[in-house]
Amino acid sequence: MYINAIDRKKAIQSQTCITNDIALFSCLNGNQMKLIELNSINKYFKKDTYIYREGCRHSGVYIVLNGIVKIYKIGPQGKHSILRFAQKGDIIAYRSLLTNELACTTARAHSGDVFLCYLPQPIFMELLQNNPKFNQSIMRIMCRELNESNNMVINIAQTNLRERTAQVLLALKKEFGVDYANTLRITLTRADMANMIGTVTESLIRVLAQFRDDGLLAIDRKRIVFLDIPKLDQIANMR
Amino acid sequence: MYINAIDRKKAIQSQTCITNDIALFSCLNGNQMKLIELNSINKYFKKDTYIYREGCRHSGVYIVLNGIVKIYKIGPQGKHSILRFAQKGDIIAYRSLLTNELACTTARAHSGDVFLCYLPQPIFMELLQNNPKFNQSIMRIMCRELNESNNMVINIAQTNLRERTAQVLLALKKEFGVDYANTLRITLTRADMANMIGTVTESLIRVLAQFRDDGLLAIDRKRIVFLDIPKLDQIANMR
DNA sequence: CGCTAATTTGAGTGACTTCAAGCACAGTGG
DNA sequence: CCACTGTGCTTGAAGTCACTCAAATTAGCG
Repeated sequence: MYINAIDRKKAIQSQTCITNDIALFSCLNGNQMKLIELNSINKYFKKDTYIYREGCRHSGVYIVLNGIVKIYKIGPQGKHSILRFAQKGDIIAYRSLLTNELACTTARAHSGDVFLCYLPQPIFMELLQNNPKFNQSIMRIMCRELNESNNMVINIAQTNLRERTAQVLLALKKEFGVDYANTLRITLTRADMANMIGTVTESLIRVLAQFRDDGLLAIDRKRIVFLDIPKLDQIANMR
Repeated sequence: MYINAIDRKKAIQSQTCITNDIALFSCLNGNQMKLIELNSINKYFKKDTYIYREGCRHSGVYIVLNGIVKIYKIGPQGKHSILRFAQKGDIIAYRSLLTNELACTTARAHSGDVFLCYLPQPIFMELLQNNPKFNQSIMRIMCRELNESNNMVINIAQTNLRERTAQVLLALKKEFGVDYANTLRITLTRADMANMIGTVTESLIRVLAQFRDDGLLAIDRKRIVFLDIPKLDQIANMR
């Protein structure tokens, strides 16, 4: 496969192992830091490329250093359900590793310039077993994920499209923030957004148009600007 | 509150701490066994009584010794979504304990004669920190739960009622088994079953009636007999 | 090279269909 | 006798299909 100059540059950049400013690494001692320095591999992924696919076997975990990773499952008729977006500091692929199962999700670079730190299984296990703080952190991450997944279940089961749309907008705002003009910082296609809340593109578009007409949002293609957050909150949380 | 003779008897039975034949306890050493013997409390719950409610603060975890515990969340309009049924050997209430949050689910005795072993937080933490095998077991349990929750998301989001009904029947069969005559071992109201798959009682009843008419099930009130499992499998897994 | 032309991709709309929820009510058995 | 099961009917929310339009990407070509 051909690698051009820019990609090569990025690949070289990725060789520097950034273990500071990642919360998960803050509890490591000197030896453990060194262990990671020596045994981890930083990897670069172009936008939309696969990091791993459903059904493959993992030999380690990834920690997101930069960019946004989309994690989703593919349903019986090929429809995608987005489970979460992982960003800086998040760990991915740990579940199948711990249970020694095949990957049950697919991960893809959602943004450009995705840099991941790959930790081989033995290193990950070493940290898990010999660093109680690290162990605790992983447990807390799992708990949070479990909780979010449970909430997703009751949301899809019990709320209508309008509510879920308001919810996902606010959740994205909370997770990825807005700029000075209240514009959502993450860009998503309508299809992605629909796949986050268990609906189809057209239906989501209709609800967004409704929100626009009601003065809750301003929409210019992928730019989504929040105009009336209290009202969105109200739609998201009650009926 | 009045306690009759039978209940008292059951309460007394519950004083015996059964730490053997629970998989989670198999990795404990003598000291840890003793720690549990001295510090755990076995509790008895009558059918339909609350074990804990959404919003309360936990001070320990429970391990199911006998009976079936229903774990659910209550949605915005008071509708229940059943997340799982816990049975012998399963651990409940650990999530909120690990994250130090309020309970985000409600647990109730679904069957009669529910006996739980209550482990106070310090004991649980002690085991978690000082017994790697125990730690690993808990992690695996969390992974399994997370996986199941994720699957639930895509099921509710992407499959129709007919498929979900077939799926839940097979899942219940797998988890609770059938007797000599292929009758499902767990008894559920139609409302409970509906709440497992994000639908309402009437809709579920109609699908069950359809399965009955198609010769896949025999239904006599709460007795559900499997007649054509391959066909159910087919309905559950494809379209 | 640069500048259109052509193609692809995503956003958006309208018409139609359908699945399942909602409501009302009848039966039944523990 | 009341909670639970079951049925008929109606309605509506959301999915499906078919299409347009705009923007972005790629291809073609002087």
